[in-house]
Amino acid sequence: MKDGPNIVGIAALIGDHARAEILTALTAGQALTATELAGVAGVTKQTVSAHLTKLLDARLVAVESQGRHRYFRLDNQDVAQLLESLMGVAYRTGAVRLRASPREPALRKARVCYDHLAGELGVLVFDGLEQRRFLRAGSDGLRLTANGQRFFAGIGIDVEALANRRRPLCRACLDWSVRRHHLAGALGAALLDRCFELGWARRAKGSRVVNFSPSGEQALRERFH
Amino acid sequence: MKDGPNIVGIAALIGDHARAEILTALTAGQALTATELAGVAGVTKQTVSAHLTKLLDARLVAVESQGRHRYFRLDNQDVAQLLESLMGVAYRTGAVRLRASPREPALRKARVCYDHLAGELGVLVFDGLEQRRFLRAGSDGLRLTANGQRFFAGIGIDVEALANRRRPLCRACLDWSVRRHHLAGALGAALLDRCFELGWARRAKGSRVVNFSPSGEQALRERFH
DNA sequence: GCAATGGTTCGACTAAGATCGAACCATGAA
DNA sequence: TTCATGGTTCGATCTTAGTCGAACCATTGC
Repeated sequence: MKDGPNIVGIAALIGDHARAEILTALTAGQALTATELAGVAGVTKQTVSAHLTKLLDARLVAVESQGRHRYFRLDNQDVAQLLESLMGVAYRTGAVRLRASPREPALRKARVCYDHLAGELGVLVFDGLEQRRFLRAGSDGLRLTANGQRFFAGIGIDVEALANRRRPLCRACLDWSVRRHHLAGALGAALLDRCFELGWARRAKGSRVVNFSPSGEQALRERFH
Repeated sequence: MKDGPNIVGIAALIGDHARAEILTALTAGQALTATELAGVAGVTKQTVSAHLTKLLDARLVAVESQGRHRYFRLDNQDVAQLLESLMGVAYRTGAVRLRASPREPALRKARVCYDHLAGELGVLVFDGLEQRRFLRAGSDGLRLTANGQRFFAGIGIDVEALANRRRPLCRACLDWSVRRHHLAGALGAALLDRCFELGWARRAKGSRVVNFSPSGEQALRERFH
């Protein structure tokens, strides 16, 4: 018994209303200040401050100071993926919110997951890449084929530049709403950025929702389907 | 704010010492009785009973009654995968147990994850299958190629029989210790069973550890590497 | 029938920790 | 310097829930 990593601490951290709100808010990918987080969590700033030190100690979130502001964000992709896992189980076991948000359908269609695209459109992208054989399962995750690299160059993404970073280029992230994979990693992040740059989509303020314009959605579907 | 599934309840359930012990114990795949679980959790049976009703309500565990015994197990693969995710984050952030178990190396080498093989050897199997192109990334997870099917027939696994079940045949499960994928799903379960049948390995009593005999390990390596 | 064993229910105790008021520190602007 | 704002620290309060003792129910075996 008592083998393996100790999961209690981390689960207990997530298992508090205020902290869970904080973490889900940060899943949208934008770094937020303590007072903003106090707003979304519905507690005072003293309380949120205490929570944030705990989350920092556990390395679930990271912080960057700018002047008198401190911007908090999720520490890394693993944390985001863990939260998505939790949402998956919560969703499946019917632990939906009592007051189901009217935003729910939009959220399931397209949302930000840390820094990449999730939801039905995110899964559509991933499926498209697989069907055209642009992704290969490599020994440590996913690899982009040469054809895939050309494809991304075609929509203005320089894969070479991304590949040199420390961060893995491609990664599969399990989508809680659709229960399928979507594209994460540096490439996933770059793609979402590009969607914004091209005017295909805009992010809804203060939410994870990504709003695609009709023409933007069509453009995405055409390329990836 | 307050979008998406409500993760607090589930995280809070896992974020308790006794319940976390219960769940990790069940990750070994064997169904256990309430009194056995009281033992591993280090609490009395009244307490464990209260915990189990909560876990049942949340559908994290399931139960089967046999006479006056009630056998508890994880409700499904998703829960096991969530726990592995948690272990991954816990492991990475250094939340190892204070008294690191002497079993830890064995655990990292080969262990049971719900009902399939995890750890270094589990990852080795997955890598081997990928390198020989026996697995293809399909639109909803992994697909076994015809060659792959023949390969598994060669070690005595009837893939046809497995494929007819409701459960997905192949699935990739992220390994907390190696941070790579290993094979889950019906095929993963069948493979682990077959390892036991062939005498390649035996499960350590009361632990997730899988002990491969030297010849068994060699046999596995030969076929999958 | 009567023990013995596996599990549950109830009630009471206790400890952990989430919360806030108030005071305090730090940065930036006027 | 002075004020306003972002954030932290401290102390006190209060609720939640994990825990066990004791009693109870259910099944098996003798």
